[in-house]
Amino acid sequence: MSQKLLMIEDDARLAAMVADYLTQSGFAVQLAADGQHGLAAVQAGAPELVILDLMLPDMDGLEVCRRIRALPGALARTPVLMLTAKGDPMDRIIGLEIGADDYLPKPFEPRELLARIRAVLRRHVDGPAADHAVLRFGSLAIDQDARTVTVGAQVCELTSYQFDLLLALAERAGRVLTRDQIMEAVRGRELDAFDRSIDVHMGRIRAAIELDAKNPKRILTVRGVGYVFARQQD
Amino acid sequence: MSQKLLMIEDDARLAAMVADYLTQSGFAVQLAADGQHGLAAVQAGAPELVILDLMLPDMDGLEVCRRIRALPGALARTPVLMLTAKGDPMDRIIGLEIGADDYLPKPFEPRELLARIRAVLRRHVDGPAADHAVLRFGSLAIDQDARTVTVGAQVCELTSYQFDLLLALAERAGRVLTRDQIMEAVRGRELDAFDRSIDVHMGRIRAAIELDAKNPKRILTVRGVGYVFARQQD
DNA sequence: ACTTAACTTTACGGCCGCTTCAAGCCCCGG
DNA sequence: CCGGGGCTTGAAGCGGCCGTAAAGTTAAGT
Repeated sequence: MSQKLLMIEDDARLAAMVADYLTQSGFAVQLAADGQHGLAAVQAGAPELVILDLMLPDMDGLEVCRRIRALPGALARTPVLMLTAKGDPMDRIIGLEIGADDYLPKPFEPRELLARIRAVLRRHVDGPAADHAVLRFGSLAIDQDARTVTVGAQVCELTSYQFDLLLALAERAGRVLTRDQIMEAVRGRELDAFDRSIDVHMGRIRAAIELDAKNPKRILTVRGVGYVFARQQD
Repeated sequence: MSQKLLMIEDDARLAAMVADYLTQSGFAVQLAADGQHGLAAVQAGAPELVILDLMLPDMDGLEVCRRIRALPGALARTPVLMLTAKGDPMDRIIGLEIGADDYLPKPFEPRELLARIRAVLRRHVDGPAADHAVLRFGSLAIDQDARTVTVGAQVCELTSYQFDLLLALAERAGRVLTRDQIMEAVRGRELDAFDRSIDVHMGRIRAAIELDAKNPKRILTVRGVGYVFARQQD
């Protein structure tokens, strides 16, 4: 499972040395001598990470970085580690502006480059992989961390309270809950008789998450008892 | 895989607070109240890192550090993070000369201590690579090392505290955080009810990083709950 | 089919929470 | 000891959202 790296660097001697070192460290290294070939290689090879020299014969490293970010799909998020010239006090600022994930001033120790490559890769997999608690019911998804609800790609506009109500139902999907139970679950207190507020909220939630609010498929009414969140839907 | 830390600090109250914070951050923390017990604990426990107060009742922190470096075998290379008293410019030089891996002037934010502990540990395992760790969200970039934030090419003026608040949100992008959680993450202590200071700071941060502070796209308010840092932006 | 009970829908008033502004305070540097 | 920057606190303003009420609709029972 050696990971594929692409190094875009015009100094052939340096490139060879680094490539050799990284290969021995367990990476598969591909080389490109200028921006043109580099971009082509990114698209062709979909490397896990790009090591990009700021100074290139044909185009600026910043430009290459920008174009990588403009590539379609997941390629645009390819991590970029920029190699900058030495001694420029602007290095840090540059690092932020150019859209690189990290930057390393030349000259550098191969060992340090390796450490940073690993750090960037670690961040890259840890980031989106930080999965959160999502309840799914067909095309409906309830994200408990973001407190958002989506139907397909559509984000539903729900207030906090409405979200809590929906969550209370969805957590007990398939089970009929009385209004008192719902109120108890969400607010921890009782509901005085003939309080219609729950009903009103169900209407609002339906308007937000049901395709046809007149024929609800997700939040069902159980006359005389309460409401159920349908287990099967879509 | 929680890593073991040793804190040598005579101020029991401070030690308890910090230990609590670090424990919650996933470390196993051991305490020692003076140099004697500290050195003994290093030899007995072989901690991954030592947090060492410069001012100790029995012997100087520098002396403790020297003796750690004189221990046999791998113990001598135990990373040391020195806590120095307020604002003595000599502290840094002395601390680093004597063989500390990093130093932190009191008083400090728990968050900053945590960041430095991680940086030192990272350096220790990965070699001498300072990890720049740039968080990116569209055109917004947060450099954890330089502690600077940029939007496009524009550098945002943020105070240290504001930076920490933003970072706390950004690290958990897409997750709604209550004001208490935010305060806990940044300062390691609770927020008394009806404290509006977080709100005020959010306003300031928005003014700094949002294109239109009236219609925030990055720091979103979740009414009745707290704030979210938007995962997708630009 | 009529009656009645229960649910849905709409409209709106009022409250609560967020924002913003202003002033106070604390800490640090001169 | 004084000045300034920045965190905190308080108050005023505003908007969003909940709950109520009242009318409309559906379902069940006779």
